[in-house]
Order: sequence, then structure tokens, then C-alpha cells
Amino acid sequence: MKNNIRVQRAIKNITQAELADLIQVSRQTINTIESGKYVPSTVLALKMAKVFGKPVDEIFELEEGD
Amino acid sequence: MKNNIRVQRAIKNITQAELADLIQVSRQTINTIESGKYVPSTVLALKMAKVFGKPVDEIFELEEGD
DNA sequence: TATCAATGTCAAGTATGTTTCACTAAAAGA
DNA sequence: TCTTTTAGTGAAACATACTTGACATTGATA
Repeated sequence: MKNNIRVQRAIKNITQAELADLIQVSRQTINTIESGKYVPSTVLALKMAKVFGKPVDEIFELEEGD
Repeated sequence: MKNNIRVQRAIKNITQAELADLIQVSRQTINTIESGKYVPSTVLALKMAKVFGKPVDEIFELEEGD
């Protein structure tokens, strides 16, 4: 699965730490999700979508092999 | 978080076991997600959305307290 | 009633998400 | 260059997702 969290953050001009605060997770969690190291829970995906004002499917996308 | 997987299954007229096969998880996983016992990964949410032909946000929704 | 398909549930084990703390590296600004 | 902010990374601990296997319950149908 891939994501464009970095782009969405850039659009809203917020840091990883700020996003982490907004959705109530640690900064490392944002960092590792953003760099594709692991797949977040659906609750986190929905929260990010809410913060960015975009549907989940515009932020996260399945890849070959998922 | 709540979900309407049961409704979506009804619309497509498929069983928990069939859905499980389609997204490659165990039948129990579908059962427990459907009954809200735990929150699935974003990959599973995207796969279900794909199966049902609906965006993730139409199947899963945040609740107070999430 | 007897049977079968579908669903619910339990327990134990494995895999993976998430946290905290700490430190390094890179980027941006004065 | 020096400083500060932001991002990347590692390890250990803990929480939760997911699996398998087995069995109980429900609902429909013959």
C-alpha cells in the first residue's frame, strides 16, 4: 500500500509532529507510516482523511501484492 | 469506529466466508471486524471497498471517542 | 424433526502496529 | 557557520490484529 501523506502535509503546511498531535499518535508513528514502513489502522486512516479533508481512498492506495 | 459491512454484503449477496476469500483473510477476521470487535488495517479496508465498489469512507466511519 | 449453510465465539499462538526514549541526520534560517 | 527545527532511525515494551482449529447457535429448508 502506498500513501501521499507527505504531499497532503505539504498542502496543509504542517509538520509530522503537528499531524501526530492532530490525530493523537506519536510523531514516530506518522514518520513510519509516511515512509511506508507499516500499514496504519483504519481509524488512523479515517482521522488523517478528516484532517486533510480528503477521502481515505485519495490518501491511501493499494499496490500490486497487497 | 463503526462499519456497514453487513449491509454491503447483503447488497452483493455474499457470505462472510466468501468475503474472506475475496480479500484473503480468515472468515473469523471478517466476523470480528463486522461485529466491531476490532479495527482492521487500512489494507483490509481498501480491499473491502474495492470488493464493494464503494469508497472506504462509505463503509467505515469514525465515532465519538475514536 | 433432521439437516445443512451461515454465523458467532473461544482459546492459543503469531505477526504487526504503536509508544516511549534517545540519538543522528538533514534542512532552513540568522 | 551556528543554531534550531524537522525528519529519520533503533530498540524495547506493550497493545492489538489476524490465524487456525474447534465447537455452539441460528435460520432455512426438506
